[in-house]
Amino acid sequence: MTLKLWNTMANALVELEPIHAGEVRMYNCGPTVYSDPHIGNFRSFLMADLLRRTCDQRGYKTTQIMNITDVGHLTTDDVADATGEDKLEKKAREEGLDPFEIARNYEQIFHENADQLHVRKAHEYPRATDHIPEMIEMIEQLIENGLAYSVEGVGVYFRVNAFDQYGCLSGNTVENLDSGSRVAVDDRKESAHDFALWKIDDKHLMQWESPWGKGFPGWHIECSAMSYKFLGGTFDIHTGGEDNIFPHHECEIAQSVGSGTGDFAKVWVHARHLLVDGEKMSKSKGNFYTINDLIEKGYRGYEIRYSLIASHYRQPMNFTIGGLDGDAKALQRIRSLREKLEKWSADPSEVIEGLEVEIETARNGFNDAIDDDLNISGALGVLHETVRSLGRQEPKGDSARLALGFLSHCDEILGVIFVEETSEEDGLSEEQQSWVLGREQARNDKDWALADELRDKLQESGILIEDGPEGMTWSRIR
RNA sequence: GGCGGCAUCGCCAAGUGGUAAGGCACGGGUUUGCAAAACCCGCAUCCCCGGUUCGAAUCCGGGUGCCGCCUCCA
Repeated sequence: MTLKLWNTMANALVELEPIHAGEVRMYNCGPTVYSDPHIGNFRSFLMADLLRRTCDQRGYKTTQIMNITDVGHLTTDDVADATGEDKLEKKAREEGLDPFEIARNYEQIFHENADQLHVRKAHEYPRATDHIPEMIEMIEQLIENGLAYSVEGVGVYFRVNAFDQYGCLSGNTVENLDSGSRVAVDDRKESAHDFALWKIDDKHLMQWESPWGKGFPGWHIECSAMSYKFLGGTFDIHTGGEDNIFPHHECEIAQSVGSGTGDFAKVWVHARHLLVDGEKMSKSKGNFYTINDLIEKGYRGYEIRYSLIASHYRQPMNFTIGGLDGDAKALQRIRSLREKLEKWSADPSEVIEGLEVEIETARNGFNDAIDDDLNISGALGVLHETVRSLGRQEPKGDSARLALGFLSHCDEILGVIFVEETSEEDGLSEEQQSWVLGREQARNDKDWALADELRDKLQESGILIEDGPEGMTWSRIR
């Protein structure tokens, strides 16, 4: 039983063989904190979380680092167009706030959303702006190694033609890039493909001193500098969204390997982008969802989580609200069984023949699916089959505890069954409470007409009433 | 122009040579004061055309269609 992952670098499924036995060190490209994180962002972060949880469960000592990009990326080609404006800066101008304040604000929202989706905390969340000296140091080393050069008053560039491995991750070669290039050539650079390590621009709001003049770091250097600081020059896994493959990760490799710190990441795992309603998510199409949008619509964090992890991270998932509703329903069946099992576990034990074997088989099936490049869909298939079977068998006492153990094992990875909503559930209004009490009385009196009327009233007010063998329960309708 | 990926039931989605998991939806039941939930039953031969093989959704060749990346983007 070994975890296999699709390594973008090898373009093949590879077994995870940690550099240090029993220990996995992982770097995740994290959020850029200048807007509310959307479901696409979190699909990628959740993939990293699944990886983290899987490593934890397999007994590895896992070190997970996720960066916070609080230096904005340029919105337009920074080389061809010197008026290129930083995203944080743009936001700052629009919102009339200090860019650092904005970054901190969105960083906070990112953490809140991550908590709501029950994402396990990374061990560190280093901020780019806290590591300017480390970046400068690495740039100096690159210059010393002949892989970077400074242009007076403009900045420092990486000399792509001097780095043979450039293109090893994306498959892009410099020649191929030339053919379809959209890059405007800047003659201050030696080659059109050279990318910035340090930029000098007076108009930029975030500025730091450097040997090459006051300026700010290039887009890619933060990950090279921070991964080195926290994980060393060679580590096990690097993750990100598929769009990061080129240029971001390609450039990181050039910087890190080029600076001589080590071999950099062994396994590269990239999450495919998701579509919404079959189309690329965009604000203008009205199919753009932030996590907060969905929370406001009344979806629970664990429902959103389930829906975003239910399809394979390397498949172009198509997110729809209808799909989320269906997923929420499927998840609810699992959670209902959990509640029943907890109740049944207090009953006297009764032996169910074959249950132990069934659970063991299911557990192996679940593990095998996860091992197979985090095949959550396959794992969920096993889980759902078992849930139906357990619902039929209604195990009590020890048998119930055995079943709960299985659910709990699955949930170490899934994080959707035993977790509770982090936000407070609002109680019923006084009027609603009176209807509930009135309905209970009516049911006792067998006044079905009144009972049904009150149930309808509650439903209209957004409360769903369900009668069970042990009384009624209510839940909020979204 | 270059690089990469995908095509399985109405929708979502497993499956990587041995006779199509699972979920949602849908239809029929059990149960329930009614309903809901739960459980039971039913519900596809895998884009097209060739080939390899005793045997292919799975391998090979050729089509067709779709998508991502190629310096904003998870």
